[in-house]
Amino acid sequence: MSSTSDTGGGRRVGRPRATQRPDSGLSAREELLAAAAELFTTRGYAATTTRAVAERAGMRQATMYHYVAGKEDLLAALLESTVAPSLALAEKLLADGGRPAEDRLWELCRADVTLLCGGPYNLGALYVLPEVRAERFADFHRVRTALRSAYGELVAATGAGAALGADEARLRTDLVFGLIEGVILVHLSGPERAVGPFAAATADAALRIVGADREGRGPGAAVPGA
Amino acid sequence: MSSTSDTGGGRRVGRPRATQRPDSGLSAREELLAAAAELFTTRGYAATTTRAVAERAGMRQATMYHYVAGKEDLLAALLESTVAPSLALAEKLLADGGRPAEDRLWELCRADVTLLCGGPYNLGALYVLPEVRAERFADFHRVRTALRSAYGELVAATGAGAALGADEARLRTDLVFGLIEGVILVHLSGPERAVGPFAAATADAALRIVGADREGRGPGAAVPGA
DNA sequence: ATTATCTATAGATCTATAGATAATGC
DNA sequence: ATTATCTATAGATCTATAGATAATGC
Repeated sequence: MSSTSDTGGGRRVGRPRATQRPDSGLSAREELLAAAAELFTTRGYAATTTRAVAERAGMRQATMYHYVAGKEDLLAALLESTVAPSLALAEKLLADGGRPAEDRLWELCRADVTLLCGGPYNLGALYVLPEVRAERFADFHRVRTALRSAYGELVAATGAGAALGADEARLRTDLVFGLIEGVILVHLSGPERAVGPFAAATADAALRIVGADREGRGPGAAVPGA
Repeated sequence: MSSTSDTGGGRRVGRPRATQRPDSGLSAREELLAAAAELFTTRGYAATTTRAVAERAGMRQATMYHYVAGKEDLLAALLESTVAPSLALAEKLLADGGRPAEDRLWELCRADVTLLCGGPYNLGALYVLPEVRAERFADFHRVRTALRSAYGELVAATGAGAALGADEARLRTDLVFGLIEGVILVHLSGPERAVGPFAAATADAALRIVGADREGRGPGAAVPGA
């Protein structure tokens, strides 16, 4: 066990912190990430100072540099943590040729919406940050592009998708992808909605965009509430 | 004519600018807004300095304060310029009871996508800025909320919408609204696409989300390219 | 006289580093 | 000895204001 990452039972090595707090169970780096997630999404990335992040994580500003290289480091880690699980699921679903593409697409959509809206902060809003276009975040963009391709393959494997023609299929894939990430904005203005039914409804809507019919397929009702 | 806003034919009052440029035809305030639009969307709001905006508009940093109260002023003006024309159109369409709701909803969707993606900058991306939640931007939020209500009324007036039940209709309205604003993100990652067909395709997709069928109705083909 | 602009700058940050300090570990 | 943290701060901003300046207008 590395002493840096574990949260340690009793006494800890090193000078004690200036302001003690009850043990959160998170490592110092995790606390920094949680603090950054909250501050970046509520106050904005550029508007958040290293001091604000460190202080919220319970340490002094300079101490932060013991764990991360700087603000960009935190942002990159947060972005990848959002998109990586989606891609993992997408690849699992792509490999599972046994199930109808409609069902797999539906499941991917629902999982992504759950991920984007389910957490305590609206991390998806970070996607739009202009600073994210920088070369520094190329890794994140690669993963996101791969995720979009997975959507494209599932759409094409769909009955309706196969009938569409390449251009139209690409267009509908983009629209589905746009819908899924658009829930970020919906979620921004009404975060009180229950995530479960909302995610299912969004997945239904995605299939309607593709033109695929999935009456009663897969988990959950096709149109909950109707 | 106010001397501040017109671009003036010949000689202009006041000390000449340090660096002269060919007359753009825009007033000083408009040049500041254009500069802000570009810089806010490409580098980020908080990351853009007043100096950068002013310099890009062809004046020195301090001169900017002659025209605007500060950065927030610029952001508020940009946000309202994006959403105000949408609301104006929405109200016109709501009043026009003669046309089928499906057609009117389609037109509103297409117009909004055109507005969001048609300009030289991706102003829609500014919606997501955390700093926009501040009280300072309440006006913008009021207009945006009114726009969403207009979407809701059109959805409900639709044949499919009327059959849905209040909760489900509200949900689908939110999904449509999410799709429209989601194109901001789609546009971010592929700004090269032609806006016209894309806007029409998005409007088609919106009707599919609602459950409304509009084969061959209204302007343009229902499924361009198919 | 009026106007639009300029230069200069005070005051308030913010980041990242240097070096000191207070724990545990051996 | 090693580690995690602290305090202090140099250097680099950035915003908003004060006051000077160079045009036109009358």
